[in-house]
Amino acid sequence: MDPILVPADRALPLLEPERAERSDAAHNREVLLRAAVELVEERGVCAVTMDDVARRAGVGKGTLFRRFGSREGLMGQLLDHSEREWQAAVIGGPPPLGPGAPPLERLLAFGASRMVLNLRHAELIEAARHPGARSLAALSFPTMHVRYLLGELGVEGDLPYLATALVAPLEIIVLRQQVERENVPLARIQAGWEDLVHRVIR
Amino acid sequence: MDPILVPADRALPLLEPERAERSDAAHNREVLLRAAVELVEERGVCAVTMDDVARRAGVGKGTLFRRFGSREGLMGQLLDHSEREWQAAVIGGPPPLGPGAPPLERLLAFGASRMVLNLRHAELIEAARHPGARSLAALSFPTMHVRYLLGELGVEGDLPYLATALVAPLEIIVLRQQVERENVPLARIQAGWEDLVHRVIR
DNA sequence: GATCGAAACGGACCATGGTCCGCTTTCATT
DNA sequence: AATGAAAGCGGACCATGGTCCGTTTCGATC
Repeated sequence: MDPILVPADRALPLLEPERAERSDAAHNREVLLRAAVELVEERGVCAVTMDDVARRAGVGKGTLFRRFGSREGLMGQLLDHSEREWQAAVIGGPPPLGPGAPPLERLLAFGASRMVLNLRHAELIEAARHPGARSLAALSFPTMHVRYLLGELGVEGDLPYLATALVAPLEIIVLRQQVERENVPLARIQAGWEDLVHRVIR
Repeated sequence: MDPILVPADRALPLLEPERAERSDAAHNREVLLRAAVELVEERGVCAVTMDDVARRAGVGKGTLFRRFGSREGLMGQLLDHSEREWQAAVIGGPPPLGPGAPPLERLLAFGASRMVLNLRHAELIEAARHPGARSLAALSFPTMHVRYLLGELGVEGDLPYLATALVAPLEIIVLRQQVERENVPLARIQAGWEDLVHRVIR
């Protein structure tokens, strides 16, 4: 707090108050996001180019890249919206996904829900696969949540690892292999995951 | 065999004897692969462009793409070499990875080995991630093998699913998150996986 | 409201993955 | 050896992600 103890030019960048966005920048971000959402809905992720988005939004390409860094960054932002909604449902929504149900029920609801979510956003998730991005929001949260529920269940062992191991089979890359290549019906995947949970928690 | 019973134009494409490669084509494939291996060793996967490979090999870019289809296809071929070696070690190498050791030991050796292999080839694997490719060689074989070992162990349940679930935490995408983002030491990941195995097989 | 530095803009430009198509090579047949 | 057609070749060309930098806009300060 004290400017003498923590002068602005010495503070860690991550801890700085992050100067507010300029109004034109904020406006363009909105316009660009809206354009991207529309285009993705119209033609699907794969058929949308960055030039398309910039043109539809009526801004220069440079602006688009300045705001989102890369195509992956943009897609990551699109994901983030539904991801946040889902997280909110997990943290504070109605049971059994949200709090109120016993931990095991919550855990099973979590798996089923995450599975469906990942399959629904498969294209977007793969388009957003960025080296370094979306790790906080997307890969970490599910693991943290499972870790928490395992704790509630009184499971013993390396909970962070067990959580990772339970979340791993829900990753799209694994789900796609099962659904598209091996034609495993969703119900069986779901049943398999529930069985896995029971074995892991003993 | 009999041309009257199986005339060439009626046989299923996949079952045809696959006319041998022309000599110039075979030569170029070799030259291209060698060039690719060299360049990847020299500078790493990310710093090698398709033009680089074609130039080093002394052939046109069109030829390169004709042979391997895409960058991902080329990288997939590079992977395939070490992948085959590893598969051979699993199928027929010395125990405990190969046959001869009791199933549980083999399974644990499999996990440790696969983990290290995936981490070593992380860059290549991600560069080869092709929609549809490498599914037979890379994602299927480990799962099949684990499924077989689970059978040997007398595990009950949906073995294909359990195998998938055990292989999933060994995928690079998961390993990278743990190693690079969360700084989990390899030994702990290995111990975690072993514990997971014990829980799954009961 | 005039001033001014920082932030943002935009589109020309670059790099690289991938395609196309006219020319060349191979090789089975004669 | 000559021949012909299928396979292969190569590099110009295209599409798209990403960068650069001169110009414009914002908004804090006076």
